[in-house]
Amino acid sequence: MDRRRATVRDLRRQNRSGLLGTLFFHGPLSRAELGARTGLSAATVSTLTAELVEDRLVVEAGQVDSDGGRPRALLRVDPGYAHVVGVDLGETGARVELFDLGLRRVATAERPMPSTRPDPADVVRSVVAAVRDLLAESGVDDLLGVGVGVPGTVEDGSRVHAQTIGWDGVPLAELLRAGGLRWPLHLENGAKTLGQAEMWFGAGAGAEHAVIALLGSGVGAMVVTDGATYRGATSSAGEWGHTTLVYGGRGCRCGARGCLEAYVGAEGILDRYRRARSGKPVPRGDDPARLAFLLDAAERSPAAAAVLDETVGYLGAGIGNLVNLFNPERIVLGGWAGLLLGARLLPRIRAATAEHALRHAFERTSIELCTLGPDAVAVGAATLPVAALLARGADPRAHRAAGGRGVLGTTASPA
Amino acid sequence: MDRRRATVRDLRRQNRSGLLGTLFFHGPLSRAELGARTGLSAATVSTLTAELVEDRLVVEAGQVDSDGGRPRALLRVDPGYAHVVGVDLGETGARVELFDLGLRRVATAERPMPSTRPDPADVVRSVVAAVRDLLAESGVDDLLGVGVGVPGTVEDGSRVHAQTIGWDGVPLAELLRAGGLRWPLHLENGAKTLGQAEMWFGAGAGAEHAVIALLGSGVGAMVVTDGATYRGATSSAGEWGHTTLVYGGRGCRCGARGCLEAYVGAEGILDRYRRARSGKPVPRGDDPARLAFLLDAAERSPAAAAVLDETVGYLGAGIGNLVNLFNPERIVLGGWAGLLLGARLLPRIRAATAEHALRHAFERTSIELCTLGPDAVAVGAATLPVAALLARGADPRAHRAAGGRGVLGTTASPA
DNA sequence: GAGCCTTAGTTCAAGTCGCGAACGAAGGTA
DNA sequence: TACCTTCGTTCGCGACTTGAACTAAGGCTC
Repeated sequence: MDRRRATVRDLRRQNRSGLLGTLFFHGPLSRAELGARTGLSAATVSTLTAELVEDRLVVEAGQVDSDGGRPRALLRVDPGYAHVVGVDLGETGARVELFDLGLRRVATAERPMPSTRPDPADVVRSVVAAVRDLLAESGVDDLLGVGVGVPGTVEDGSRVHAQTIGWDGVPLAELLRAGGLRWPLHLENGAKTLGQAEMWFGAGAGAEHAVIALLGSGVGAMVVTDGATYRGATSSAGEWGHTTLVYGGRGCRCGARGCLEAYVGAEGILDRYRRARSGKPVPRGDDPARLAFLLDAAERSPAAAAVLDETVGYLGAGIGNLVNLFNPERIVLGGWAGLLLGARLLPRIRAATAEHALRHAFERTSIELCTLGPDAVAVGAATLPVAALLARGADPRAHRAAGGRGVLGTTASPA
Repeated sequence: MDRRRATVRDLRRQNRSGLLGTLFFHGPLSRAELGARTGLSAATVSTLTAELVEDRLVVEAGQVDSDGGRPRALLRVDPGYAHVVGVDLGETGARVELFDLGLRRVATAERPMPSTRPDPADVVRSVVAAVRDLLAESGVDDLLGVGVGVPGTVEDGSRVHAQTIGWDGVPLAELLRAGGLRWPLHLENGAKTLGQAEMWFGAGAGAEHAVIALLGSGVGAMVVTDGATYRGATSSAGEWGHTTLVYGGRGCRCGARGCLEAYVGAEGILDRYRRARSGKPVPRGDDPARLAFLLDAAERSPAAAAVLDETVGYLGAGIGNLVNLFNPERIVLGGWAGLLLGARLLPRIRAATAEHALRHAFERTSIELCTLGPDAVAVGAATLPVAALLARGADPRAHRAAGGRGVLGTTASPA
């Protein structure tokens, strides 16, 4: 099979999709503004919007005076048209959230993981029950779809490989469906859904080429090219954390040596700090608390300052690699560790990147921090069913055709 | 501007483009086979091919018996429909080649560079004269377009930055046009055009996600995602050679430390060999000869073997980074140094890559050698006007609309 | 306040397009 | 010679976008 054929109806769907998308991301807009933005003629905008209004996807939203002519009638996507659920399946617990179509949070539920290596069946039961609770509590009885961010990679949109919780090839989509989730399911790596959220509503908004670089215990990246998430041949692209940065260097939990993650992942940073203190443990609490301690200590402790200096250098080189390879217009640093570091060190990280990236590309790249915080995995997951709706132009006939399989690889950013 | 609108005529062009593309890459084919491959109905294939035949782009190419039915009439793109010129603007000389539409070489001319830091005006004069000579000698009087591979980066499809020959922002496209090249011009980095040639006719053929990794004096990569060349925000993506592999390591000509190029670029390898021989110069000739000497010496000299061992390790780590970040289905190793190394060391390079890449992605990636040799830059450059023709579906009306500007970012591989 | 201007949005005829069905073409086979 | 199989073409149909004409709804001027 070479190419998709294009029929005259695909045209309609494509234009409907474009219209709906601009309305979603830039609305409210008048019909005239819609025409200007999409390039469609006034006639087409008129018939298409009439159709969307009849389908209850779009509603009128007030009027705006024009300079001495007929006032503009504003249109916007009706947030109440449908609801979506986003699930953040993390290593310590599941967060299940209900959103309206505008991705405003309606209700939230949290469920702890039954163990550190949980039985998929238990997790599925817990998540399905949480979804039911949310729907009952909010009086919502139908969903557009359910997006799930998982702590690992997703194969064929269905099977989950997540080393840290001991899942290897768990057919999560089927299990959730069998458990009673009868709506379209969209599975995706949690870091990628977090990145998706940043692309839609955070620091990545408007960028066509961006890399969301996430630092937590692990290190990963989500690459957006031409406005679409870059997945590679088997959806495992963006494993930035396990690129070699220090050939022959520190051992990494992946088995290799010198991975970026071993240096700028939270555990790597704290371990280097521990060694700098000659083995004395880093005091107090969990990893985030310890990293914060390190950042504070740097003001008075040369050892701590040196560890941070090194970290900035490593991170600059790692980000420089992203700049050189992907030539993005924007790099967005996030993850809980990334945000802690970035809050204090961003200017120095930028300077370190400049030392390692090629001048031309670096000068055209901005480096910023995530704006949504680490809890955005669930929103990001919830964007997936919405993205699918926008991509198919909310054509009711295309709904069944998609058959519950997610439409991936589309609309990573409001273009 | 959000999206391009789609009119009913774009439909036609799109389908025409698809048909022409499958015919170009997979022809000759019968109309029935075309329908099966493109998904178009027999009726549409019939009218579209009739149009293409009338436009003289497509010709009949014999018949094939079918099992007791009407024989298939085969169609193929007419190689004589148009000609294209590919220019390989290298550091030591320019190679100008004339091709037919099937990219069979018709004539060749070579011109040495006037100096190591040539005046753009001289180069332009020389290239334009060579093009005229080729046309006169072959009796060709019109061209579909001219593709130029340059030893540097291209900004906005027009300005060339090439450090090694001292060009910084040379408006090459305008100069060539002013010099008398009145056909559509397509400028592109030479490594990328070489990669393009491999994607169309070499080891990359058929791959949707691939990385062409090129080792010469310098080191670069061309990334193909979803069948299209990945350029990034400002067309400088793929600078693999200047990613940091050995943090704080050897100095690189780019000014940074520890770049991959400083270790696996030919100069880097030879310099390491020289040091291993305690400063004794590596004997005989130019760099390719020296590298070949090193490869031979490895069979008896432990010092040479050690240098190669290290090289394999560094290269494995570098390729592993490509695997982890891009998750390609295929990595194609080329460039003169890459081919020399690969010819003897490919199995070991694969093994070294396995040590650094994540298992999942590595197992789904094949690592192969370029099959076209280092002279394919000119063919690759010549693919650019052809790709533009295929992309616009050879619609005569779209010809003027493109206005001589190349249609880039399309059709990197026969999908 | 009547008439006119400006801007927003709708309706309609016209021109395209792809597709399914019917049909013609071209060979083999009984 | 009649029939079958496969390939390719023709034609009517429904669907699509668009420009132009037209209606809607306000401000402005005299």
